[in-house]
Amino acid sequence: MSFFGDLSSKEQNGLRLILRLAETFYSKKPISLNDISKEEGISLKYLEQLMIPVKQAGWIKSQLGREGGYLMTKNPARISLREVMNLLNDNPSLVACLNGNYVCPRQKNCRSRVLWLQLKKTVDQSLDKITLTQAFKK
Amino acid sequence: MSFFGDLSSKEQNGLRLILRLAETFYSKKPISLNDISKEEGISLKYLEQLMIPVKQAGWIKSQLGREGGYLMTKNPARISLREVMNLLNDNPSLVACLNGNYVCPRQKNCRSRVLWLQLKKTVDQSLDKITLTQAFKK
DNA sequence: TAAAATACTAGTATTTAACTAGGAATTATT
DNA sequence: AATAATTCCTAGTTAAATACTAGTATTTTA
Repeated sequence: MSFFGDLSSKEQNGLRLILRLAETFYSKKPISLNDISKEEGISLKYLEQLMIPVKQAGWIKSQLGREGGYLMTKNPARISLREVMNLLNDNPSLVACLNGNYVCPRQKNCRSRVLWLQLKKTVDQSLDKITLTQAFKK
Repeated sequence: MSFFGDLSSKEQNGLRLILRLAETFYSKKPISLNDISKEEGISLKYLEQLMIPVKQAGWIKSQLGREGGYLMTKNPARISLREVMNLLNDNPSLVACLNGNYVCPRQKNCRSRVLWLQLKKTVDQSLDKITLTQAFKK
């Protein structure tokens, strides 16, 4: 995983899935993964995998059994692209030295780190401004 | 490669290499990969690989033979982090549908694409603002 | 002529991502 | 009560990309 290449399939399909779930917040009609699978052309088994972190985020309510499915309970206007990406990538730190746990020996005077810090800051700010609702405006 | 995970080794070491080369713009003293290898703890052979795109970018002049090395000829103040990342990742398009060559069947009414477009725009703007000189300010 | 460098072309090994498989538990419909 | 449609859980497998190494030729200075 890296920062400026192409998006991974997980990120692309993950957002697709989450956007489809976001519709249920407005419609109040739950949707099953089977239906999403048909609509979006992604295999059911793979969708199940993608759902794991989404469920953990607590943004949705699930209904077991026949006629079951998922319903988004969090307002998409309050879900930013930053949250989505962090979720799908399991809270990455960009580079290890920006994470509290690890201290790099060259950290005191590291030119790269100066740039990574600025990068993370500005990109995070950009991402915070983009929310899921913006996908629903015509 | 993806957009919001951790940076790849190529991106991290590539920037490290480029920043070391940037020093030669100010000092006017060429540096060999062997020296960078020792300074930064990256194998010579790997540095040679990382150099390939950097050479292609035309930012440096190379001096063959003994006492040879590389000298950056482009002002680091005019090299943005966007250019560096695009270089190291071979001009990625973020998602295929943002590239002119490919047309996705769902493109007409694709909610994901709306967000990717906004994302690319704002992130690119952020990156353009960060230049290599910023790593040299105390 | 020897040493120190870049240049070029391959190859391998490791890791990560992408995806599949099977079955258990739950619940509405018939 | 039986069936079908669903989520849930734990693995396993395949494919692709990344990370890195190897060998050798060429150039140039001391």
